[in-house]
Amino acid sequence: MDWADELAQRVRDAGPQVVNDSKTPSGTVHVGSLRGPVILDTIVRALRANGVETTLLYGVDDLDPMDAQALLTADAVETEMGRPLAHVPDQEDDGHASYARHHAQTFIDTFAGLGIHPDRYYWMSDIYATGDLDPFIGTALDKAALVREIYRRVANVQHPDTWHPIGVICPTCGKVGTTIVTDWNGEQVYFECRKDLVTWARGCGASGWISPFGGAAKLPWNLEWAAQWSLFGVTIEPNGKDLSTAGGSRDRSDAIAREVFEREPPLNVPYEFLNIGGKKMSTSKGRGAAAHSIAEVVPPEQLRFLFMRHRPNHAIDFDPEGTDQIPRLFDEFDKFAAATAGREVKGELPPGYEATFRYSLLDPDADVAAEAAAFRPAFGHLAMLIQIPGVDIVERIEAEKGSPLTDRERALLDQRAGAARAWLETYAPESAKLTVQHDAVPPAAADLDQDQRAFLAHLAEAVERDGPASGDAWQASIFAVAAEDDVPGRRAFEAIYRAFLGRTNGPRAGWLLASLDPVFVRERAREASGWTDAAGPPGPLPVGG
RNA sequence: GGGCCCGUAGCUCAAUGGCAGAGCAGCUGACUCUUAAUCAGCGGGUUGAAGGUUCAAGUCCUUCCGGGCUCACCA
Repeated sequence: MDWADELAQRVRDAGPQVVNDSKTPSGTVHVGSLRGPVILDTIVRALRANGVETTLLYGVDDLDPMDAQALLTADAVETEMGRPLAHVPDQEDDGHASYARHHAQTFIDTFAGLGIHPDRYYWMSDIYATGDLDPFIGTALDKAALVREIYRRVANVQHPDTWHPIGVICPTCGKVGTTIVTDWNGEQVYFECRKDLVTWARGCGASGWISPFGGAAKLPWNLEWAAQWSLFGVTIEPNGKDLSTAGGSRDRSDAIAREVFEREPPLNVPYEFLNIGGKKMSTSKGRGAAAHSIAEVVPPEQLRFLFMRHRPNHAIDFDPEGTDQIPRLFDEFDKFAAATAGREVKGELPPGYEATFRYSLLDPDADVAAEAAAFRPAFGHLAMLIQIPGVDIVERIEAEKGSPLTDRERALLDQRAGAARAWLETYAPESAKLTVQHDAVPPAAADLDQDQRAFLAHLAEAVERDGPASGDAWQASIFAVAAEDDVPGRRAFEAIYRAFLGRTNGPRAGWLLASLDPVFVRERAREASGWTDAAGPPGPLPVGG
């Protein structure tokens, strides 16, 4: 994870930095779209860690037109489509002043949950209203011909010769997506609210001269962006590759910044996206469910870790469905933590692992050493433990740690156990799930060797004789019978797993058996052994299911 | 069509231009109490292909092949 620190080194002597990003509050936030904010936050933390005075700004583009019909109630479509999001009523009755406020709150909360805390959120509806953007609006209109030329040259977009770079909010119907400005006299613009300018919204037909200042009109996106850079003195602004492509939005805004507003644009940090199983994350293509529920299975620190451990321009392919990628993600995280705490770890560590761990932490001011040293149970192990009935997880984990858990460790355990439960319900492969085969002897029991069958038969006897009740007692019985039969412990346990779970390995067997009905255990052990009576030779093994 | 990313062990990925590596999986072995743990060991490669630069190329340049994303209306 040298990338953020390298970036910080590069701008170290360039004075205070202003890092900016913005988002249109138009709908829900999916996991893939969180890479940008995490990168943004990581850059800010790296800058500050390198002694660079840094401000993080986050813009809410709430004057953008409403264009998502699906998120409106049926009777609101006609009146609301094309109006600024800030003017659209909240479609849910939960106390927000507008549609924009509602959805902005969603992503502000999401960011906070990821430990991302901008110094300031600014709302474009407020910024326009103050008149701060008026000088930029004036300049853009004065240089309309140049703006048209830039669009043509940089992006091959051909606007009519009368086109002016401003979107009036129609004084009659309140829509901004339906208006076009065709003239400018230095004080007012001539606008038309056209019925058919765009297919997704219908204008009212109004037209006339109007002042574009003080919040009455909005700059088109590329100009608004460049104006923000000048207004706030932005020096760094990362973009997803959808904007960073050649001739794309960023190129246009860069050119407008230089040529229209005459300021060098901020440093760009283009970043790739998060793909799910090699494919784009998309609700419409059936991958949305996967994308959405990832956040429930991957806690914030692991999600930050997932996004930042690769360079921003490296596409991340995450394929949690039926794989062990989520357990691995936890394992990697734990390895970075262990190494940061100075413990020996297996395998290699990438350069900058300590910074990766530090920047993954939710709290930017966390005690890194304490966090690194905190005891974290292995995810896979935990996923198994929570499937065994009657196991006191905290007790078990404390036994493994060798001392009581701290409050923090207890919280980490609870979070991780919750994630493990969610994982088992959603993505976990069958091989991670433990199911006691109550109905019939599993097919895997057919491969039991004679010594294992004898062991099971003798275990059944021991059950009848001793009636072990606790996990410890069961464990003792297992070892006692195995020793008596001269069966290696490993083979004895395998026999139990095959007979009860239909697999060759499993959780601590004593605890597993203790959670089951003793009669069932006895009968199943005897059945799987193939011994028709305790002393007799093995017969054919009735394998079912 | 333009742009970006990727292609290295079965899988996921590392390697300031300097002896191709790790994790996981696999295999072998150890273990009378964490048995999906722990420990020891083993195998595994024409680094997508072809050229070029270099004392030296997985790495830099050129051209291909393959996969993926993205843009070309708006934001």
